[in-house]
Amino acid sequence: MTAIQRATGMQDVLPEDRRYWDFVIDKATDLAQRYGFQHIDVPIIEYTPLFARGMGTASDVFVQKEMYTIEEDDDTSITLRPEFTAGFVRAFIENGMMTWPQPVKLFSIGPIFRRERPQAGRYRQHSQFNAEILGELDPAADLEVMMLAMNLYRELGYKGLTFQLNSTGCPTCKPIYIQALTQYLADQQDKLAAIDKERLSKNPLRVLDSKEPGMDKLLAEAPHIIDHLCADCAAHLADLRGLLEALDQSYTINFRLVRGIDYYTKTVFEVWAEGIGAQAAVCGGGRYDGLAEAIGGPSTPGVGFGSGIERIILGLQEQGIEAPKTPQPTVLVAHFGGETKKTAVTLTYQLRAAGIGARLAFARDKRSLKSQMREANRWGVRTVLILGEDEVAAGMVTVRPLDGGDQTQIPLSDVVTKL
RNA sequence: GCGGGUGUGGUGUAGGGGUUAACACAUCUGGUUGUGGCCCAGAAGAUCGUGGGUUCAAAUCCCACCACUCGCCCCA
Repeated sequence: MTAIQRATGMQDVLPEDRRYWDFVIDKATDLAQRYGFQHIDVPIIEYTPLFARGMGTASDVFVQKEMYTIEEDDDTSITLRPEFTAGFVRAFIENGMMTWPQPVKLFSIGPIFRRERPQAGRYRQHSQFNAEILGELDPAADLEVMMLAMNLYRELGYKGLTFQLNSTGCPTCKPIYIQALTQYLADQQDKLAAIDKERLSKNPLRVLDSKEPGMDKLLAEAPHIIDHLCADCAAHLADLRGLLEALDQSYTINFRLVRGIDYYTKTVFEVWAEGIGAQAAVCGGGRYDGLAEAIGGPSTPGVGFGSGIERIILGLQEQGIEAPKTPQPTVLVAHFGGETKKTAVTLTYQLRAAGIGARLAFARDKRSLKSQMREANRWGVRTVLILGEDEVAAGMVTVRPLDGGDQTQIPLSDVVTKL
């Protein structure tokens, strides 16, 4: 653990990868705005209780263990955000967004922090694209966030995309389902692995995403929540499915996709893509009609999704999708030190001011033209502008194309317009 | 928290008890006057992850730790 080493789970984004970030962020921003979502930024730090919420369930306790929490001298506790949604909802309440035209559609892009063991595409600091619709119960809102997610990956060039869809019910019907599931699993207890027995006692819904062998068959015959939804939740799902079908958007009902905490309601979805290590999901989202109340605000329905930028990029690279190249200066200004350096510096800034990308050859004293030409080649510029004593004396500049064209001399004053 | 894999110049690798730790790429300089790529020559760059142990001798064998990585747990 030396001072000159990245902290665990942190990443440097080097220039050659950074272009993928611009590609993804630009696309996400463009698309979200096309859908009528407004860009917002919320703080990276919030008071801990905003994220701590309900407490009590097994996953909540775990959640707290994986948060970066700082206890301050004045007894307040703050936490690096482990997700976006809570901050959005807090901002909605605190800024009186209930008085804005409803619903409020927001998106943001930025880092979140989770103190977990890193794996492929999962880092302790990672960035998310998050989009949420607050204040709307219409399943068309669910559709909207789903399609925003799906079309993001499509427009980025992803292949092999599928929707995984389910409903997690609501406080009316979910407990009844959990009871039915628990009953079924308890009856089959001798067939469960140790880890699943533990899940059964702590958080039965989690048994549904068990990876233990034999569970596919066992769970296929288990009660499915879709058969236990109350009338309201069933109608919501039916409506959403009808809208997806109207768009000719295929989806797979995945009865193993659920959420264990009460404020998650109705729609749950993921987008899966081929590749990317153990996790197929490139995004997860759903409805949380109980969250605003859970953090002490007025009841406000919400639906949204989050998608990790690093994982999107990993997927792009695995699928062989190229991000656009970063623009590079097309000109290098070479000189021989002394007065020629002054002229070169002046010219370089004139070019830049005129919108032409230009590099200045650096040299404390004089430097061989060969070396400067090599540098030009290495950077891949198209043209070298040479300012030697002769040129400066004559008020000219030598224009040396690197692509095989003829070398010419033009007046210094014409360079900006002739390039 | 648990399990597998891996740690040798900036990067990728070779070397698996013996004296100057090798190679490729990258970097820098030069190949006569002010002209790139290819080529040639040279230079710089490594406490062989860290600490301990075995041995006359450890990059190499043993132990521990650390880091990275893949997966599990969990996934808000």
